[in-house]
Amino acid sequence: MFALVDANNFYVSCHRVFNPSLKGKPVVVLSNNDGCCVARSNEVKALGVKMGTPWFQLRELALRHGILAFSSNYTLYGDLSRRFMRVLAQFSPYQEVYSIDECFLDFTGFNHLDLTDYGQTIRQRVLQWVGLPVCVGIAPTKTLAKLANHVAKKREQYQGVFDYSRLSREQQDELLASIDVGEVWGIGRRLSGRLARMGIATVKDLRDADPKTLRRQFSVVVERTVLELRGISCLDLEEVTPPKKEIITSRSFGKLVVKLEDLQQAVASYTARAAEKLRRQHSDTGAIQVFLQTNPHKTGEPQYHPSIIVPLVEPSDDTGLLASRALLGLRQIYKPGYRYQKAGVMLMELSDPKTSQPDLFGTSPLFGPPSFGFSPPSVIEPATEQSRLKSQRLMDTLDQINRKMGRGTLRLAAEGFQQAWKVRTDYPSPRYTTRWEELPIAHAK
DNA sequence: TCTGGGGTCCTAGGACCC
DNA sequence: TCTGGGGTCCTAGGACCC
Repeated sequence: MFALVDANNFYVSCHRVFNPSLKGKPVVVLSNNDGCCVARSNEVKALGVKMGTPWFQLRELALRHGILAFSSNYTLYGDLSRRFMRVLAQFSPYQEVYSIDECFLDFTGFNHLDLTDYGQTIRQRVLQWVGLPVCVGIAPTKTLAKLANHVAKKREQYQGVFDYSRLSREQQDELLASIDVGEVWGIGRRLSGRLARMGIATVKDLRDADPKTLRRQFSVVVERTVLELRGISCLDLEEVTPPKKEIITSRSFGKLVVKLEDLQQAVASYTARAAEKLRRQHSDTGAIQVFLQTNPHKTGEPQYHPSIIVPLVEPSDDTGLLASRALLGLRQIYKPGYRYQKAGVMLMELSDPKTSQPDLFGTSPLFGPPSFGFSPPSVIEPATEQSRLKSQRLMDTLDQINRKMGRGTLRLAAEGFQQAWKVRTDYPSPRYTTRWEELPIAHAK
């Protein structure tokens, strides 16, 4: 038996925790550069605003209905998510943190409990201890638990907790026949369209379809989904998150960028961030991909979205080395005359340094030292045991300082100082829980 | 003026191996 | 006249998730 606990309008709710005056008001949270709506309060959903709507298209509606907007505050969401997950951990020995605002719990062997009551206890505890409203879906498979959560959210009569396993066969049929097949976990826009054309429109239709036929027509994923809907569990709880196989850091610029120097700063800076994530999961990378993009919405402008993969002679996690490789790649794909909207780096071929293979030839003849006045020692020297240790100590120190003093305290000079390309945020909010200067202040009357 | 940022899995087809 | 059988690895593209 599984439970899926999911926070309601998570990002919006995070703002409401420390700003209760937002309760009952229409609130949106915007993506980077205040581009799109990535979270909407119920009041905003009721106005018909779709997920991902560009903010500038909403200006008028926002004025008319007093919609309040916030730039995204990932520090806040990340911290509240950790607290949320820690509270949930008390309710089952087995927990899978599925996303920033969702968590599966294993309820197997909880037969002695009334699971609906137990779900209500979870809701109240999370609300009281963290301040977040959540809903709980309970069912014998993960796919059904997701669906049960959807029901708990949409149908008020269940007060935020829905246990699918309590339904009789007839009640199950009735419920599943009333839900669109596109609501099922793993059935996206494309698949729902194709399924609908085959006469499979509701969840019940899908549950009752032939799994083998669907496997042939689509894939094993769809077959598994059908089995899961029938109550046959195919997806296990994944308690330990496996290390990432690739790490991407990419961002749109605060304004369109033309000059190579600005792109260099951005790429150096994204690489440093990616390397930080890499070291955090104790991996090395074997190759870096660098990519650029012009603004696809400006159809009148010339478009260019190049990318290049720069292999490393041997896997590394050294910010300086990685940045030098990334900049090497950037200079190969950069073309003047375009207005760039976005750049990114992707670390691929990630490996565990404990089992990695050093370069057979010591230092590689393929890549000489970089020639842009930025030469980390590990590039120009052969990668000796000594230089590897030195790099490791340097990176450890860098990470420690930045963890303690805040991200970006210590950084590459190549990241620049003006950073004209930096993201714009017009509606910032305090990092209430992670910065002394930004702690909320309670006033006594 | 203005449009996010991450990730994963599966399949088919081609190249190559013995 | 006539040309096997079994397998792996890689990549691109498509689909999905939050």
